[in-house]
Amino acid sequence: MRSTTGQTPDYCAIEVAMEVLGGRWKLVILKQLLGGKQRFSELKRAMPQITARMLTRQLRAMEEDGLVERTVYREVPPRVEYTLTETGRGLDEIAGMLDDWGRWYLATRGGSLNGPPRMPARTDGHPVEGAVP
Amino acid sequence: MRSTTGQTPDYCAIEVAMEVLGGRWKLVILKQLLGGKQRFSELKRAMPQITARMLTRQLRAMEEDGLVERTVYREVPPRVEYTLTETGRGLDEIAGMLDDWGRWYLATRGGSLNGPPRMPARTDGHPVEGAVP
DNA sequence: CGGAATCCTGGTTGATACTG
DNA sequence: CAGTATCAACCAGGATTCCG
Repeated sequence: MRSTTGQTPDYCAIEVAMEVLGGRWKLVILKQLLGGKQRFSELKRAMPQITARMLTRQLRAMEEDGLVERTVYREVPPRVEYTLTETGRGLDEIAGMLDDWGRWYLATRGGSLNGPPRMPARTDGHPVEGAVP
Repeated sequence: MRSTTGQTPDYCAIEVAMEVLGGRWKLVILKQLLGGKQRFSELKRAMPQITARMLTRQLRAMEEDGLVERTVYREVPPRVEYTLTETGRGLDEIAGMLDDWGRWYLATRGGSLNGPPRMPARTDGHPVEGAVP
């Protein structure tokens, strides 16, 4: 296991942030929860792409990381609500900036990442620049 | 199949940002490059943990995503320099915030992520709240 | 020097079915 | 409703070796 935790002198705090916030869903869930307390099914409905399994796992991880709080109501139809903790809410600004940046990026770059619709010849797009000074 | 790319109406821009910036290295590399133009070996030396393969891959991905620019000098000992593009430099603030947050998070949470020192009973920590309205 | 090619692993994600 | 269990696929990431 990779430290990121330990006293290795070679990590940078961004790695820590990415370990807590990284992955495909964490920040999306967080953004959802910025809208206020929500229950499992609401979150699920808000993010159709995520599977129940992943949603559970991410929420658990975020809970362990102190980002969300989980409240279980023992009712006949079970109810579980999720809220952001102070720590979680503190990510408001960062989430917002990433969201803005993502939107801006999409707009600038024409809505296509480097995924499936990969531009053919681009690897050697700008081949050689200049000679040595 | 994961879109994030397509015209699915259900993604949020954060996903885009995470797809471009996510992973373990991208932002670390970016942060390194914020210090100015550097060549491959310099980057490698600055991040001893990364393998040459990963560094190459990440740099290529970032290049394709328009974050870094790659300049090849055809010298006898080959030289390749990497710089941030405008787009890349535009991430300065976000990288800084994530870095700050990571540092703060480490400090607050005692320098340990969710790894080893896991709180035992917390799943049902506050077991039952109230009844249904 | 700055990679590319190849092989490999295990952690993460997903689909599906079942349960309290 | 809010999960859990199980199986399977995928891919980030790494080790090693070779190349211009």
